[in-house]
Amino acid sequence: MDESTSQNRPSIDLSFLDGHVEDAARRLLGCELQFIKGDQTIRLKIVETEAYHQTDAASHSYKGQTPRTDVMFGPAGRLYVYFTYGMHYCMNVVTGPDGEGSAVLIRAAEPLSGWDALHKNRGEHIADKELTNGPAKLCKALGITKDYNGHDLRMPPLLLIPHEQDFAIVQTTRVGISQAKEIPWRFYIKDNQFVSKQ
DNA sequence: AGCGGGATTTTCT
DNA sequence: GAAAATCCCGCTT
Repeated sequence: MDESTSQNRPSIDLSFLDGHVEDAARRLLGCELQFIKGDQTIRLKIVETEAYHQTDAASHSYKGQTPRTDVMFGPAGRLYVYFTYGMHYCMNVVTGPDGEGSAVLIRAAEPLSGWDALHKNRGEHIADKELTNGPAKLCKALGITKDYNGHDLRMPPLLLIPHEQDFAIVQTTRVGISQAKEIPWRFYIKDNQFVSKQ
């Protein structure tokens, strides 16, 4: 069977997510998120990530598998969406082998197309640089809610496209946590204007 | 530019 | 009952 005719199975290779979560967090930088919304496609470049693992006290998966963290323990390449602070959604890419509780929080992205839809979801008065420079801002801009928890990122309407990396990466500590503050599992593209906190 | 507080609900102790 | 992988507004330098 020729590869060009095998259209009934996913064509995106996300096997780079199968290894350690720290590695996956690095390699997700520069990758593209595509959200196909009707006639308009939102395209974003991932510029800031954070790794979370079941051996890490800051991770939702640290206390074991629960209804909330179920997706984190599943196969890599799915979306883990959680609700926090009574009003915000945040999105993660699940990593590692099936059975391991690990995921990468997408903290910020750079819009490439679909500015109209992003402004409509976030508010017309929001400056371009503020549209997607934070995990909850990003979800609101895309319209991601709990409904997308468990979504396979190789399938429409939300796709994760691997990409070459031609930039410098900064590694530092994570934002907004009270446990395991010293673990340097936050990564971002150096000098990128859409990173939430330099 | 930087700080402090409030919003608001899920999840676990 | 408290904390939470956050954001926004208003106030002070």
